[in-house]
Amino acid sequence: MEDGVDQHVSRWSAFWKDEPAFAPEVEGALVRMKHILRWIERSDALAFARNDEDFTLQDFKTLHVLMIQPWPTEATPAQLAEAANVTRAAMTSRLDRLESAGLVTRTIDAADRRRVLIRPTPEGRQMWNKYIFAGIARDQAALKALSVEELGQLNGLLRKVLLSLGE
Amino acid sequence: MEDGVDQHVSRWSAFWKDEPAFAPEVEGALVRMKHILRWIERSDALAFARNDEDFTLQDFKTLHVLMIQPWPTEATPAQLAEAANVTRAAMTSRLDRLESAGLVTRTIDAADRRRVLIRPTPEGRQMWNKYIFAGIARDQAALKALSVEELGQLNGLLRKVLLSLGE
DNA sequence: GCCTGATAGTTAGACGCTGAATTACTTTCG
DNA sequence: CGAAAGTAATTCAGCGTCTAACTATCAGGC
Repeated sequence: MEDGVDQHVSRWSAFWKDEPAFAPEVEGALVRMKHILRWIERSDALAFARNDEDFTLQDFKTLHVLMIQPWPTEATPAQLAEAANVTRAAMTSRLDRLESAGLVTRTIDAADRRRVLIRPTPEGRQMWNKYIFAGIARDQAALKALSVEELGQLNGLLRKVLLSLGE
Repeated sequence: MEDGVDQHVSRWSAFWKDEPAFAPEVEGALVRMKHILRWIERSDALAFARNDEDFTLQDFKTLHVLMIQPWPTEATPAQLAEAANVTRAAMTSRLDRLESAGLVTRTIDAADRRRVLIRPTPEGRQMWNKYIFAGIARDQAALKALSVEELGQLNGLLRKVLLSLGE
């Protein structure tokens, strides 16, 4: 059984049939990953598009990277920026939103007064809980085609790749 | 051998040890895909950061989605927007850049005068050729840890997922 | 043959992100 | 100890993208 990426890749490798540098399997795998993540992104956006409160997908993502920090649940803006893959400048304004919504607090670190510690408020934890399960359900829906064994294989392969990138 | 995602996931599933809805293998796979694609994105950005001409990574991506269209190499702005995962409005301004740089042409479709056909100029094809090989090399570097056989397995699993999403 | 509704592309204004500069604090080392 | 270098967060200007109109064109029904 073929998917849309197969057609794309076979067309592309026909175009470059004399070009040994081209590896169809590499391009195929990467394009497929992009499509899967894009599908989830759209699914997430749809879920947050019609919620009555003023709580966006972006707000959730920011809160989420805070909530999944190692215990105790606190982090500096720089750590959150790295985890969310945005600059510190962007994280500053994201945190402004969450702070004024009463979902997180900013506290100056007594040990190093340059640093700011971000912590979720009870309201923040509650808000995260309200949305996280549906998000997990969407993630599982995306990969529902794979058995537990296949998920294990997939993680094995991806783990190998990540280790080689020396994160 | 463990990667950083293993720690993240095991911490997370300890937190939710009583929550059967949580599937660590699903979250692990998705987070790993995100990390791999993020690594490539950064690698690409770095490669385009220090090129003397006024040709950005974004310009390249736009040109790229045009070049990989089925023959003949032409497309409407809407098709390119879909392929590049941006809105049509964003594609309009991207194409403005490429057109004024002489890399693509806009032609009104005679059969349907609402439509505009985008085609690469010889200069556009040449520009694409100048950067595409290094891009492919970066993609291969990202997945260099996998053998040909493993790449086949990986594509098999991802294909299964994509087909279930009914692209 | 027109009116209605759909579709393609563009335009306008708001918003978020980036990169560079700024402020405040800490560490290093002569 | 005190100057210089380094680090953390924030602010600001510039710019790309998004949503929501708007214009032009096509297709269908009476």
